[in-house]
Amino acid sequence: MGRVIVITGPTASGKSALALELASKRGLEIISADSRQIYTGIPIVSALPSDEELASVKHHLIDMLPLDAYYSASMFEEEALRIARHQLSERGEVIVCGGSMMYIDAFCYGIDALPTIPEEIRQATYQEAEEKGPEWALSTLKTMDPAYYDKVDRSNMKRVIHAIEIMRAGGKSMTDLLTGEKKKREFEIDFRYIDMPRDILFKRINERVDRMIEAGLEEEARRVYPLRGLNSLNTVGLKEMFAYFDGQMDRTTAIERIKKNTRVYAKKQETWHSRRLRNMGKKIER
RNA sequence: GGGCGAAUACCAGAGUGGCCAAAUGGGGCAGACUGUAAAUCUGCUGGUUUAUACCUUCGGUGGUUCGAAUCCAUCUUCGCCCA
Repeated sequence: MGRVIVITGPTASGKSALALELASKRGLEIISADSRQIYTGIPIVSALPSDEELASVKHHLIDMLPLDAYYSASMFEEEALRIARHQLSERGEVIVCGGSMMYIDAFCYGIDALPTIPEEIRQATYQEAEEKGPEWALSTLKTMDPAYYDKVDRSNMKRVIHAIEIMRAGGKSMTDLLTGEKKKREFEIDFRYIDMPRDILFKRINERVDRMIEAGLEEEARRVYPLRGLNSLNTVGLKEMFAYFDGQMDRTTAIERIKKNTRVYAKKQETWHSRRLRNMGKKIER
């Protein structure tokens, strides 16, 4: 039993501030649902809470993984759930706060179990796809798992290849593994999405990017630049800086691009949420 | 005052007689998404409720032509060069 307060919304909408306020008022802890804050070494770009904030309220799943660590929505589900349950038994309430929509959904509704792909299979599959091209990947998937072949976005190679990897790793197909079932949690979920007019949100984004620059985003990016191939660094705010370091754009342009890409990211979060609402609406109608 | 060049959709920029509502990129908008998700992918972007359809567009005006963003004349603006 107990209640989980889920706070989410587009980037720069003020989720963390709200969570922090609520947490300190009620003496709760915060589980972060953020695919970038979970890593160490990129506090500025990921808008990690300040030291004072971290000292005043206990945060979980934050600043804890090396940049080259593999992490996923399902790992998040498992860990966040474990912490949440512990918190619920201790205090009866806990806050989950973050903008990684897939993590939020994994926490609230669960995600089907898929085998974790061994690194050898991953690399071999990507290499094979690289050499033989998308036609190979598509026809391979078509013979392995025709139902999923029909269903996937076939121009999204990452997904096509993943389905092949899954097959190779565990022998079962995506079609077998994906149930689409939504798990029912034993606790109450108080879902709060921070909605905000586009123009206000965009203004906040621009201001926040300026603050990141002042806080030393460039230096942070320089520090991790040698590792730039890592997924954890394929992040708005860093990739543009890397492009600047590589001479592909000047500093001012890079900063503008960060603002623009952050706006695009916020829009994607909004789209995700409106789809979520639509799905919820459908369920209610039934 | 003279010479040359340029004017294209939100921006940049292709197109130099029909296949042009007009390449491409940027920007904008919308969307997909059950596994590195701040990732990855898709669609739209002159108007007309649908469109293999029609209408209005390529600085202005007037021509040539069956047909013009494309050719001619002229005007305007901008850039460069000579005075």
